[in-house]
Amino acid sequence: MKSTNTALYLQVKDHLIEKIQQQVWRPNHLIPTEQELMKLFGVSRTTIRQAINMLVADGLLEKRQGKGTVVKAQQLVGSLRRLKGFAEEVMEKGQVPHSKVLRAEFCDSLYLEKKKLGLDENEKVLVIERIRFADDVPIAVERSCWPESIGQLLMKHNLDTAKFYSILEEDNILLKRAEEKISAINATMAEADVLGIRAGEALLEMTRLSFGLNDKPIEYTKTRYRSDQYHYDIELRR
Amino acid sequence: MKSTNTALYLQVKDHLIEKIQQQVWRPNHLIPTEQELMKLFGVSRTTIRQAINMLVADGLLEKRQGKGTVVKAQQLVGSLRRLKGFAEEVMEKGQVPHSKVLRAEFCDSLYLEKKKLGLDENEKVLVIERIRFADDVPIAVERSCWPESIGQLLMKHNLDTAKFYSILEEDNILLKRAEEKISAINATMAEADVLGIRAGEALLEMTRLSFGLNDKPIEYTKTRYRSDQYHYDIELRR
DNA sequence: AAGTGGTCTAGACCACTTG
DNA sequence: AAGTGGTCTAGACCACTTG
Repeated sequence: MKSTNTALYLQVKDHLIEKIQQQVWRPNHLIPTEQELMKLFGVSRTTIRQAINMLVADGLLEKRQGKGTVVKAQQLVGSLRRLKGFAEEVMEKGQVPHSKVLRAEFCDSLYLEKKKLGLDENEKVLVIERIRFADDVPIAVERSCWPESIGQLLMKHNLDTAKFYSILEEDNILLKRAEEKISAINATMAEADVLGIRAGEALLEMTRLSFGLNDKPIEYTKTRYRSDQYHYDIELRR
Repeated sequence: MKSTNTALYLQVKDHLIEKIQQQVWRPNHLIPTEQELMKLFGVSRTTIRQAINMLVADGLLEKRQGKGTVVKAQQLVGSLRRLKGFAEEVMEKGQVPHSKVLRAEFCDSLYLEKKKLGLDENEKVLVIERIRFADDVPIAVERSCWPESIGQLLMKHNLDTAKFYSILEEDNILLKRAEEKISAINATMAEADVLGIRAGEALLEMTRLSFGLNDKPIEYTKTRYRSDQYHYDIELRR
């Protein structure tokens, strides 16, 4: 082991992180056993376990008694529900997302939406209305509003397949947080029509206002989900 | 130490929790040293430390090198939605909560609920059905299920005015976390009746499974809220 | 039966806070 | 100098998974 004044288990931990991040040890695969790691690093089992346990707590590794320790596929943000888009959510479940655009235009009106986005009355917003599918099943209708500058970026892409948050990230517009309001509402005739349900069915309505790293609003989106196809999971702490 | 098949460090952990909850060891004060705890429980230092480290992770204790280990004062959960009951929520808005009990009995059936609570088939659950009011406006119908032991505690109180979580806290049963599922559903005729709305109106349905400090289930509750009177706010991070 | 991680012990030395 | 928690070792046996 290195001869520094850093604790051994921290050095081991850093080595393990490196292997995981460089995918030398692949997701869902076993990492070397504790015995092997002891020899590899020349430290005691306690030290190896201390390092591994920290990575388990961080969600990078998962231990399975009798089998071994595996690299965890995706690391979620602790107890918090992660801020992600519809397409990401669908793909994580192993389904294929796509969209059908009903409307996409820059708009002068929509005063409430402009106010939420912190825009002046004379500025424009991009409004995009889409039906969202998972494996060709209609799940939700969504109306998202964006400041004009961001809207220009989005309109360069195919809105049927675009993952908006990924596009923004590529342009270094990073989401920091979002405020959500969740409610329930009866489906209108039009909504029932596109979602393939009966008018009046209860929909789960999610209204999201997202903020960038500079704390400026980025997106104001209202999504209405079929309650037979979608629910919202969350973990609360004392 | 007890001669059970439970791991020693878990037994120690439960003992420590008890001392903290009963305030034998007071907030911001030192608990006994590792040496003293070793003698007290008759176990090795490793075992003591394992128990303490879990409580540090849970935020109950805080270690200070060279000084000792102190009981942490209760901390608030900043941006996170706090785990709280209906009555607490209503009072925070400056309104007066009360309830009307529709049903309260120990029950042999309810197999799904027993399973969620980690109970055997031959055990009983307390099921409580209530209409929940804020300033005399009916807001929600709620059905909560509790293990029999906890149920005995609750039944000593007036269920129309009781704040369940406060009762549990007084008896040193502290909530650690909860899993919630949020969905939407159409009101049945019976629900519409007691809530003063029309049948078929969209309700917000919240299903909560709460866990105590020992990670054992405490409560399985399904609540259906009027969507014109209640919504759910949450903050997400990327 | 062999191998994995889970639990537990006894002992050592170190880094930090306090009298 | 004495006491605290922090790090680390070597060794043992157990519970679980797999051939």
